[in-house]
Amino acid sequence: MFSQTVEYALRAMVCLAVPPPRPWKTSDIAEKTKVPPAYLSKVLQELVRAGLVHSQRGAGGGMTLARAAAEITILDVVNAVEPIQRITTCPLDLKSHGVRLCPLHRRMDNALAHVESALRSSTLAELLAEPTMSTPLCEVDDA
Amino acid sequence: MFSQTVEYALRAMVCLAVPPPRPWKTSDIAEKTKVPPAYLSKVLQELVRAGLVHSQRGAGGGMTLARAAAEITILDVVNAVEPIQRITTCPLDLKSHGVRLCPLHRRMDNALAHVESALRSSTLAELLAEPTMSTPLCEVDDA
DNA sequence: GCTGAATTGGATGCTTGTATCCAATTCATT
DNA sequence: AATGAATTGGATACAAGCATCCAATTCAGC
Repeated sequence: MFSQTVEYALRAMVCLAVPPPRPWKTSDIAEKTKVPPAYLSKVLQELVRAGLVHSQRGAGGGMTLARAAAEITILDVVNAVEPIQRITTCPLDLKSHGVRLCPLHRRMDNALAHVESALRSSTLAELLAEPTMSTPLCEVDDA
Repeated sequence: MFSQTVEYALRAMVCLAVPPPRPWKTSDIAEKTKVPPAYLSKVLQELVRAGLVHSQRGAGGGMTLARAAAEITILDVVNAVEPIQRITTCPLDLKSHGVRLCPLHRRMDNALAHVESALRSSTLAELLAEPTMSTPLCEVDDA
């Protein structure tokens, strides 16, 4: 349902959301999130192009969030790498029912709408702030 | 979000749900649903293997629903060709939090749970019975 | 300005999803 | 039993997702 790339992107964003003294190096994020380093660099490039992440080249450079963690929702991240395609028009090119969806596609789109709203309701900041036994980021107990 | 194959499978199932005098031929379903005939035959094979469709070879043969349309949910069809993978355990292999999901994956799985329940709440029969201006099956006005 | 650190982009390879075609098989009908 | 109708399965092809590697670029700090 959600692609591997989406999973990687989310892990990376959560990782970036915990404020580091310096920008995160791609290799450090890869280690923390257990994402293949070479591939992660491609995913991060997508997030940069989407305007969610800021990158700084050169020594002392790395990756930082482009916006505050409280201003970035899970949906933002998902849409950056694999946009959720709502069904706005009949997938068959039937002119007979113009903008109205048939019962089948109305239900499919309804399911997509639920996903959107569920993913939009949480920001990165909330994920970290949430009180839980499990570690905030999906990581081991020690820093 | 939903693959092309899922879309094709759903169209085919809705088509099969409208009771024909004789079994549906694959080529007829393909025409009705505007699905590439050669590929549709592969999708139908999956639905047969999943136990949702019954196939009969030879003259006068074709495809029929294996169960009543009222006993087949949209979720059944989706799961037959592209099973919805719930997140039951942390995608990272972190032993530190065993069965408990971190806040991120709890939310992702929650979204998946919503999709499941939305797709489970409608049967093929309901799709056809629903009063609507659009034609029941996503098709043109005339039979 | 040099050097090392870090991202960027291109090239490549493997696997899966999408799609097509055809020979083989099965079965109703004659 | 012979014929034609229909599914089945195998082989093939192309695009996209996933993943890796390396040269090129950019920049901080000396």
